[in-house]
Amino acid sequence: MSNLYKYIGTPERFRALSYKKASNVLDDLPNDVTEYIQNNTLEDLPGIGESIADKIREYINSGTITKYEQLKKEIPHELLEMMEIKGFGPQSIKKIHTVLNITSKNELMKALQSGTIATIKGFGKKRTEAMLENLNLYQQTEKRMLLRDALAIGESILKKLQKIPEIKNIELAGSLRRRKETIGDIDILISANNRDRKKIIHDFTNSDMVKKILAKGNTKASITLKQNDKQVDVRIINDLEWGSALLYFTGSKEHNIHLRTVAKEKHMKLSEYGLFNQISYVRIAGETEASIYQALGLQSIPPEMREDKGEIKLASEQKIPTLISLKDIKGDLQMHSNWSDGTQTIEEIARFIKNHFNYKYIAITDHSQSSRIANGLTEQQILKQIIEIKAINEKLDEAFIKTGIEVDILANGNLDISDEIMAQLDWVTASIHSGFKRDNTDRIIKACQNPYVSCIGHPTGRLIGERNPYKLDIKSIIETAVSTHTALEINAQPQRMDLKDDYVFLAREKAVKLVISTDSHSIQQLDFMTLGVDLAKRAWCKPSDILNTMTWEEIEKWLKTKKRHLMHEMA
DNA sequence: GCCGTTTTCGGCCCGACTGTTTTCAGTCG
Repeated sequence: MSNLYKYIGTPERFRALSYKKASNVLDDLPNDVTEYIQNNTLEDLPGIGESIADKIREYINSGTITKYEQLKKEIPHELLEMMEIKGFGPQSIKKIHTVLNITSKNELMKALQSGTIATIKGFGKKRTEAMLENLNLYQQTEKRMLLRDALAIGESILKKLQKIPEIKNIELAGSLRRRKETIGDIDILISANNRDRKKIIHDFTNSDMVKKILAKGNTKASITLKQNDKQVDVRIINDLEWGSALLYFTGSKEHNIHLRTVAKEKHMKLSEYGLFNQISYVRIAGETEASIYQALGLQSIPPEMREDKGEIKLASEQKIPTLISLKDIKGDLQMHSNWSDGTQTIEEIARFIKNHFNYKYIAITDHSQSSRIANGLTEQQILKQIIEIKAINEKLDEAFIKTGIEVDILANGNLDISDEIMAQLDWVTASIHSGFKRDNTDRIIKACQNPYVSCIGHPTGRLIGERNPYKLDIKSIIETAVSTHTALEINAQPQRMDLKDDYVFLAREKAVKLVISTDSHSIQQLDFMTLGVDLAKRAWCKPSDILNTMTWEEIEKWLKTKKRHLMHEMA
């Protein structure tokens, strides 16, 4: 409906804005919208007032919205889907529709190619050529990069550009700096003297990584990369603007808009060039991000939190938490050895970690028997592995390695390993590796109720860009995790990132204990921990929200509470 | 259509670029 109103244009542009905002809020809703209807709390949601609430209720009850159906009749809604494409704005589409009476995508494409559209007043040759190019680009570059890949690419580009001597300051910005789970394009901010800008742009656009130069001016340039066709945008500014520019180019868009509203209320004006007095235009702040937040009466907000999900209010109350960081992590509680589908021996893994990480403990969690492809362990093998780990620990002269398993949750919710065996292990992660097509809420709840299950592994089972999460009532899972003292995993494998940030956010609010683990299958993957920590930051997690920031003694205590609690209940 | 530690009416982020204008609308980030 927002798009339909955008099409109508000026008289309805604020209505369009309202619908867009409400749509964003609905998109991020933790619970099913019907719950808010039942509790009569729909109108309490930000951006949803009486009118939109009525329409939501109408849609839930009848499956349609009268107003929407009415609008659709007057407006070529098939064309409005093209508004996602660069150069296809609502007013352009409107003009094409009213002048040429075009109503479908196919007609529009034909008219573009034949040059008919270039005959409309306001549409020259250059513009229609750009539209065609953007259309092709849109069709081939829909896929986004995984955070891990984008970070690697971004950092290698930084390394290259840092060799340009005229660059004073350089940093990755955009969604990459906010550590979103997937990244569309890579934004880089540079500060330099005005006279050096041209040379920097020249060096950047002529470097060997460039496949195509999309735009090239005095302060900005865009290219596509040889290695994956992805876009890289570079902006150059001066030192005085560094903070305001970094703030602006880091986003999110919603966070920026909200900040600018705050500035306006305080009779200031915020742009990428700085924070100014609205009347005198005197510069108030801009050199650092912190100076701007401070001048707005706000606490500094970490990039990972900048999604306009309430962080600005929190900052105004000076309640931004100290987020978890990599150095808080005391151990990694899911990894695989060559006993199942991992690459290295247990001893190799343990020695590598002791040399390269500051961990106090690790858990070896090979697969259980029903994971045949992953060479899962039988109960006999698990007992043998316990003996081997004991021996290695003696060699290392400390109880560094904890015994564990990633036990399969079977189709009926039972576990693949008997309670007697699990009782002998230090740490049990239970995961689903089959039956992805059905609702798996019941299986996970049943697993949580087992006193020996410490944690649910990759709870939603998704593989980003490859496999959707299975159906799950996340709210029930979170409730069960709380009531049964079961931890939920933040699996830091780049294509998993499971639980995702929104769900971690919900779990944290309900005080679920979370475990960040790498699920490493080789020692090279142990570094994924940083991705998991970044995800936890996006969910506003403090160290105390994360179980593996605790000492092993504290974790043991926590595990015992669960056993005592559930045994008592069963008795 | 939504919202309110200046407001229940009158606002709704800010600036750059592009293509096409002859002073600006539309689009983008």
